Amino acid sequence: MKTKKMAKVFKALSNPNRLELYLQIVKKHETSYKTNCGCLISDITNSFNIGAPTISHHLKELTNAELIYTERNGRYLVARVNEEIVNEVNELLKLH
Amino acid sequence: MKTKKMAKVFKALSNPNRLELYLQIVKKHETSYKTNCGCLISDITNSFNIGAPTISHHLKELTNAELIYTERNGRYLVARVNEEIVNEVNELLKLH
DNA sequence: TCCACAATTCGATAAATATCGAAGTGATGG
DNA sequence: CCATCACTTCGATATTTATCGAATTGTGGA
Repeated sequence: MKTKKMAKVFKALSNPNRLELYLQIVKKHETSYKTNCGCLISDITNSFNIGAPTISHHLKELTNAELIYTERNGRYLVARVNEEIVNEVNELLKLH
Repeated sequence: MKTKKMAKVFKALSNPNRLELYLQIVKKHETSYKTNCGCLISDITNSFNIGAPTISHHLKELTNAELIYTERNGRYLVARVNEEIVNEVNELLKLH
């Protein structure tokens, strides 16, 4: 069911810290568009006042909702936005 | 803070039943556009398999997130979409 | 090889949430 | 004015969730 999947996406964005995290990823995603280098999580982690385990948990939620996907790059983790699902959400919320 | 307000909106949409409820309201909102008669909650209540108290609770959440506003019309409750905030959400999620 | 660092997993806890049934409120039609 | 209908409030409960600190894993540099 589509509604359930979408509800999951919204749940992923429903925590202020997690939303902020997502927005940071989007921002990096956009500025690094040319270089295609994605978003280093360690950079973000330091700018949040929540612990690494919590960040890790939030990333898993975002990934689980398919809003982002992550990729290991050596020691580091890189996050990218799943544009497709974001467009689906926009479609769902669009008013006619 | 804007992020907090937006997170609240997403939380309001994060429960499958509540999201469905919201979508129904939007749908009725759109089809009754000409007549401007809004959405009768009692119509919706009957098409859901959750109890009236729960519907009431969900409506309060949606209202609290400012996604909708409600208005009493005699015995009945009418719900309308707050287009302004929905547009704000769309703006936030838009990818550039 | 070992250390330091990035991230994850684990276990715990306090807080929030979805849902229910029962009782309450307030308007309407008979 | 009373019964009914639409909705709300209350109190309870089971589940989910955000967050933490401690311990663990895995990678790369010295």
